[in-house]
Amino acid sequence: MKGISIKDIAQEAGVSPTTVSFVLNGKGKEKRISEQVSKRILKIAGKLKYKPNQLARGLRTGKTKTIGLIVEDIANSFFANVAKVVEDEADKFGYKVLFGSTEDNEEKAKGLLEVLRYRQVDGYIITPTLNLDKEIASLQKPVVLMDRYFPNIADSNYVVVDNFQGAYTAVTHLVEQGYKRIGIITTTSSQIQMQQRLEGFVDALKKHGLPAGKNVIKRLPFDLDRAGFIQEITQYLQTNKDLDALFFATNYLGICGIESIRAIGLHIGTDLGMVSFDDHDIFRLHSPSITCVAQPVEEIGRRLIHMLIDELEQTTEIHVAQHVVLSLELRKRESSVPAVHANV
Amino acid sequence: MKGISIKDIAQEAGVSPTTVSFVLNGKGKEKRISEQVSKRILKIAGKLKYKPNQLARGLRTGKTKTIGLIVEDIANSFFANVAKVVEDEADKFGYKVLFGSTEDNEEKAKGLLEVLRYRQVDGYIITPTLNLDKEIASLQKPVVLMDRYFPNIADSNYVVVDNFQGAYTAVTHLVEQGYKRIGIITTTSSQIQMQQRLEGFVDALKKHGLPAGKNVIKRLPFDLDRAGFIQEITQYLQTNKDLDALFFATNYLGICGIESIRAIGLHIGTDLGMVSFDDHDIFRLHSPSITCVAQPVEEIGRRLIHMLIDELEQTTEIHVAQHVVLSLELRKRESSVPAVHANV
DNA sequence: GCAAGTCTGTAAAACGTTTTAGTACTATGC
DNA sequence: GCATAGTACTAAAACGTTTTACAGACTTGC
Repeated sequence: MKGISIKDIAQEAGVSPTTVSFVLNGKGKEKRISEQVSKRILKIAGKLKYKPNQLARGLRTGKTKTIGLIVEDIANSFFANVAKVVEDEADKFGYKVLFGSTEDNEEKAKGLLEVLRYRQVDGYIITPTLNLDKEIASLQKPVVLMDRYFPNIADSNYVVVDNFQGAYTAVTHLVEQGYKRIGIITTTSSQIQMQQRLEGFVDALKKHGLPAGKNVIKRLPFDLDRAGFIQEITQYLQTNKDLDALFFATNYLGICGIESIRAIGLHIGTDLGMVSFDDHDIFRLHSPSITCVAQPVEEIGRRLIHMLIDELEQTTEIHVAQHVVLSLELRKRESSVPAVHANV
Repeated sequence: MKGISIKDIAQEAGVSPTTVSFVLNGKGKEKRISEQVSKRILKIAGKLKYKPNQLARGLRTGKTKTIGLIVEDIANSFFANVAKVVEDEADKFGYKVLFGSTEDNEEKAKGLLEVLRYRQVDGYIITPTLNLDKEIASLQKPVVLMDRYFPNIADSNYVVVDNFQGAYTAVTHLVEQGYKRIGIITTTSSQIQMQQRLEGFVDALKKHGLPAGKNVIKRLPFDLDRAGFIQEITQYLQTNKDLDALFFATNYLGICGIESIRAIGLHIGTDLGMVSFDDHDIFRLHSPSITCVAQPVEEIGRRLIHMLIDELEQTTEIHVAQHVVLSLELRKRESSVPAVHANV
């Protein structure tokens, strides 16, 4: 019932546990254990299918080979996809992943952080909520932020996308397609990534000499539920009938947008152009399909892990915060094709 | 830098570590530690923000308060949703979740199992791949299977859905809507859940006196990629033009089905009825929306955890395997509404 | 023949808990 | 005044590793 321990191997090989430990950790040469003994130990370990007890090892070394992944919502396709890549890559380095969803709720996030800390994870990948900066700063272990960061904290590592460029590209695309009165649906969240998307939207409009006043910007409380979003968007569309295209600042809003537009009876693309931030299976499959600026999910996941592992395994004391800002890719689809192409 | 340990508290309180441990574990009364000392210890622990080191505790007690969750693909919405519920519920009992995706690959699954085992997880929730029965049986810790099980192993716990009933309901619905020539798109997988769905399909057809021969059954190799599925389905449709409705055995196949049907230029519902096993955001949002038999994701997650915790915390030696088979819910949508309602 | 150096290995402490088996002291009964 | 019982606490072992400091046996050089 009990597992095989180093002692069992030591006994069978007729040596001390110390020797076994040295050999099994590849320090046989360094510690000058004879070739003969090393081979014997290795053979026995294999025969008994010895697996080191990670708890004991962790207790002694202070390393658990575990990382904590805190996302906003593991059931959301963006985060689920990132999580998958993260788990996969972490595995290659011998790390396992403990995860949790914050629902963008401060208290829940703090709770997760606390649990992960006293489980002694070696490092964290965090999608922060608002006001989480203090807690994160007090963590004492390497942290990499994702999706958003704290602009007032200089020395944090993060992997994010260029939200400004993404929004700018999306809106510019709408303009080039011939749309003239473009609105944005975003949230009231003050988080940096939402701010930047709004700035990109406004800048693109100004650049092209299009109206960018208050009434093309619709901010929705971010804690609404699905039905709430749909109702708000529907109402906004009905009171702003001059709009000929919309930019949605998240895929969640975009999905609600599809339903809202449908509810009103407009046809996406011809009646009302549409581009969403972030891709989703639905956008590809919807008819008409939905144009979007897509995040490089795979690369985000890979960069996150590599950055974290870098921090974890680095030996030097000097430390420079790493920032990675990835570009988004415009995926042109049918929702941004107006009825009459040449209505310049 | 180092964390606060029980010793620090002991020292500050002027008592032994043993006493501190007793009090902190709520055994103060039982071990007859005076009210006075107990309070002092609790106060100091609070002041120092003491958090027990889970590694040390786990090493001593053999319990890590961690469960291993092995799914087919965490990026798939069904599994992602279950994972979310599982994490949430586990948290309520003080457990954390380590996860991994098998991609339905035997070797990957075995690797995951091995890693989780030597990380000493207390129990497992597993979506098994083929031929994983031996490994699972040798686990020595409580296991609950999900989504599928091994019919030849009697004493395993599982939470699954009634695949037969789901398929039967779906097909019966199509029949009642007036469709006469109904086909199934499924995979060649010999896994139990796929078998049962096929049986439900065939039984429903026979019950209603409809043809259930070889040519209404299309089995696709389950290791095809997306494009492969679409090509196969398209081809099948083109060589079987007499079909007036299709039942898709998984949501993944259903999604590929939508694309295939669209590629051929048929209109879903009126030209070709459609019902899929398992819901998906896409089905709700697609136009026309897609009828499905939906799995009770929330309940699956909750049952899984509760069943596992039951096993973990039970004290008695007698053991009875628990089986839960949940029903699916038919969600009627537009894809199962034929052109002419009264063509009986 | 013996100090100094190499080889090959080991004893024991440490990581932070939990838990068993006590100890020392006081109160009680008779 | 002495056994018995209760009260309030503690010493030490144990979990399975890693790691530091050292030990014993040979070899070498002179």
